[in-house]
Amino acid sequence: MAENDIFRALADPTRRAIFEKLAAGSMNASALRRGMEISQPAMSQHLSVLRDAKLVRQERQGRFVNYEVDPEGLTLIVHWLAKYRTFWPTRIADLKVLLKEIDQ
Amino acid sequence: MAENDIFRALADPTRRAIFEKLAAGSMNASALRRGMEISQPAMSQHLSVLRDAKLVRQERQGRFVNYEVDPEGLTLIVHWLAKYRTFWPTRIADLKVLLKEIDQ
DNA sequence: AGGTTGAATAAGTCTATGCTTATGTATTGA
DNA sequence: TCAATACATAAGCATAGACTTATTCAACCT
Repeated sequence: MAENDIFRALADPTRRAIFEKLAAGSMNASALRRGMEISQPAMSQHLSVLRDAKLVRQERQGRFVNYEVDPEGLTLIVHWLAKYRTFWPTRIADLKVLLKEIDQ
Repeated sequence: MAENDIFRALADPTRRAIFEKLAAGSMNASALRRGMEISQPAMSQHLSVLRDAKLVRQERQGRFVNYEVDPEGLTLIVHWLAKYRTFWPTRIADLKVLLKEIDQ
């Protein structure tokens, strides 16, 4: 199930860190490892999980494989969240308010 | 970390099912079990994880403990998601569009 | 072709986690 | 006060998952 893949993927702090790094800018697997104390196979495995969850997507560029955020995964979360919007505090029930809040 | 608790809590399909059930209406632990083929201790443990993640909250009512959705957890996810809104497809970048979409 | 580099896969290990059974704790009511 | 009911906790087990080392695959370069 897609939901399952997504939440399981995000359940790991290392994977969230990888995702966050990619959100700041696409890069290849080696670049992602810099400053992260993680082995090459571990990174590869994490990227595989994120890819299955549609949180990232890849594109081979010669010897390198470039990774970037895949909007599809985020969309799935947005939809999951929207199901429960009746429980959102009124302060953020209108996302425009939230976005303004975040922008500051 | 709060984010960690939330995503780990939601990584389990049984817990998401429990959460969804509570979103449809508050109820006590026994009521939650109905139709769910889950032991009493397992339910209690799941509820404990959801509570730690601030996804549900409880209130003792005599012998029963009533559970309900805690908006705080959802708010945390909304904020997490908002960080990556630049990647949302333009179709749902404005939540008003999304909510209309979901309402139908 | 052969060596080098970037990345994926295989196989094994160790820990986290979701379950179980058993027991403990609260609250109610006879 | 004692039994029954609702729930929580303890302890143990079995599987999932995050790592490791070793190897393979793929693209580049000389």
